[in-house]
Amino acid sequence: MKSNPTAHDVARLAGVSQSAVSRAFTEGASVAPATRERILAAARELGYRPNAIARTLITRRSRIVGLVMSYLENQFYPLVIERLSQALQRDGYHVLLFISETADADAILADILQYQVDGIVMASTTLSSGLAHDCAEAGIPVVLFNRVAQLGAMGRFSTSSVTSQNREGGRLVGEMLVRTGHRRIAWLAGQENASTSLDREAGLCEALADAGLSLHARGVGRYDFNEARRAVMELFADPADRPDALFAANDHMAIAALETLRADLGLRVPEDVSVVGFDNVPQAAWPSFALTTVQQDVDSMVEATRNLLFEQIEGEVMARSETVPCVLVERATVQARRN
Amino acid sequence: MKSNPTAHDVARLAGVSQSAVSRAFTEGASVAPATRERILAAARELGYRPNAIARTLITRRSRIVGLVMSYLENQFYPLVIERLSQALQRDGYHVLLFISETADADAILADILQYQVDGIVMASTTLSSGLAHDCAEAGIPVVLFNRVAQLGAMGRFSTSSVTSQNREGGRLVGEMLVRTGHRRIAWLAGQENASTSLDREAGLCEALADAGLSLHARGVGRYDFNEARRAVMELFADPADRPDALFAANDHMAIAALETLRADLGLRVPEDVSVVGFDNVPQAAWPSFALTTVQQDVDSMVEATRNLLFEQIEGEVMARSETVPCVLVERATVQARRN
DNA sequence: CTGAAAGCGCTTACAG
DNA sequence: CTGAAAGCGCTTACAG
Repeated sequence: MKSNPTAHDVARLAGVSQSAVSRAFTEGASVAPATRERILAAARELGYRPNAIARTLITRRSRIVGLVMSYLENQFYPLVIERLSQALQRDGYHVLLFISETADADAILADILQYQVDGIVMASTTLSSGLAHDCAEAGIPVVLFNRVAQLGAMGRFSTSSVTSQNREGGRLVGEMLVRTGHRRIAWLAGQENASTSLDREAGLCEALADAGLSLHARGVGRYDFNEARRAVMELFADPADRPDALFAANDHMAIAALETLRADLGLRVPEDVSVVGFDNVPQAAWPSFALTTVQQDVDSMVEATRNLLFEQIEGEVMARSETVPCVLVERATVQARRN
Repeated sequence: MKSNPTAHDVARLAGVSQSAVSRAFTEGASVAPATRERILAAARELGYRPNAIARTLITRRSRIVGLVMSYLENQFYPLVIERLSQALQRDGYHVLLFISETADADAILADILQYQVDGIVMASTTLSSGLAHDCAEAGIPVVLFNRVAQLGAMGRFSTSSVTSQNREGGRLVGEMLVRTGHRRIAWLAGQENASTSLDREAGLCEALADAGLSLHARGVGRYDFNEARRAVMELFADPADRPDALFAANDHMAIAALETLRADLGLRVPEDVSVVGFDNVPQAAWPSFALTTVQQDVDSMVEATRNLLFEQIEGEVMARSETVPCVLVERATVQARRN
């Protein structure tokens, strides 16, 4: 295990100063083309690669972004990891990943901070106001992905966020369900305090109110597959008072609902009940599900995240929230009812 | 954006030297308890956190592990990310993530190397022998996850790996299929050069040979959902010569097969054809699929990876390959045939 | 265009 | 137990 060659080794071999070596590897630094060639050749010979850690120490730019996630079972998040990581790689950035199952996102973040990350993306977790304060103090941009800052006591340290237009998405579904003659519409919530769930529900309820309707029933699945199945069993327990449509706060739960409706309750979708989800994960398109859903535009969300991050890393711009439109994708789980 | 407090700031406030501050934050360093208390208090007051980058420079231990993946659509990989990342976090390590869609894993790895990672895990990608050489030279342990080193020209730089007992897994399926009376067994391969696909196929063929049988047909799905669907269409194109069982190299393709068989070919599973997968991803258990499959024990694989990594980081131990047993999980996609 | 020097924020022998 | 000093591998003014 011999240690890596350093800029000094290269300098010696190329017959230049160590500073010259550094310049040869720095975009736009002033080096004579011939010198640079000689240095690069020497570097190649020794297998030299600049030490990014040493560079970070002095430039105070690690080109690392911390990504905090809590669970990957919902296929939407692997997609986010994939796209975000690729987008960042294109800019020469890298993703330091943190999985926080429990609520100790704070301990984990304290950890991240030690690594001098240039920014933090929080998906499927929220930042405590204490840490939000620390990040703001330290000038580390934070963007909340698919969730919105909770304004707590320390609400003034506002954090950037990117979300879909969840309320509009919920409204779209509500309007479509009303238009197709549904009258007993049930809502399957995610986490009770998640902005995504809250906003989608608000949109749905608005659309219902416009039609003089209100929620027929309401269950809570906490964005969990098994919780969702349990909630659906309850929602459909009374055969005399069944919903004619179920709108789930995400596809993951909508699929759980589909499975439960068919396998456990012996109901047909869409003949007996219509089902709608949110996200448009890859499985929603599988023939077994053919789920009608609202598409979250991952690419646009990732792009917005990248931009928000970089504009804050580069400048001193304030936190800002961005919102991405979403569209209804109609497949086969909704059927018009005649009343 | 004021910059973070340093050990010097803390030292000044606590009235000690900067070295003392460093010791207060170093496990087992010799500091008087009272001094340490005073320092910790000062640090808390200033919001000081040791700079992990500076520490890395001097200790030559980044506590960062590079994880290289190529695509996350197959649910098996998000599971791996989640478990591996959690296991490493428990040891105070962090995961730097790299998504390499194309074959330019080399460029990406060169990138990782700059970050002075303490080790590298390669999943769903293989390491070129050139880079394997570099890593060995630099003393950076590499472990291949779910794939095995290709012995090329530079084969002497062997790389550690952890895999399931793929051949045995394939054999298990072959024996079960034979035992249940199947005679026209088709194989749906993954990537043609992937050790997982090759080994599982070899195991299957062994079991068939033992029964005096051989493969009835063979398709290639390249571990891709749509490729798999296409391959299944071909495999079942001739109604007069249909396989009575299909074994896919992973669940992702087995599910694709299920969808195609039912939705496009109007066949019933298991009545018309039996289907078996490999991995036991969460979806395999969903009622719509109830897929019979071979379970890869992710937790044991992750544990083995962690151990292999650490024994190499700590000592000078040689590369080693570890193999994890797998078991057949029988669900509802296989039906006995009477001939 | 190039080199000598200072310094990024730490850890770690070395004395005391 | 504690401090002064050297040094990890770089970048970046500053002179020339």
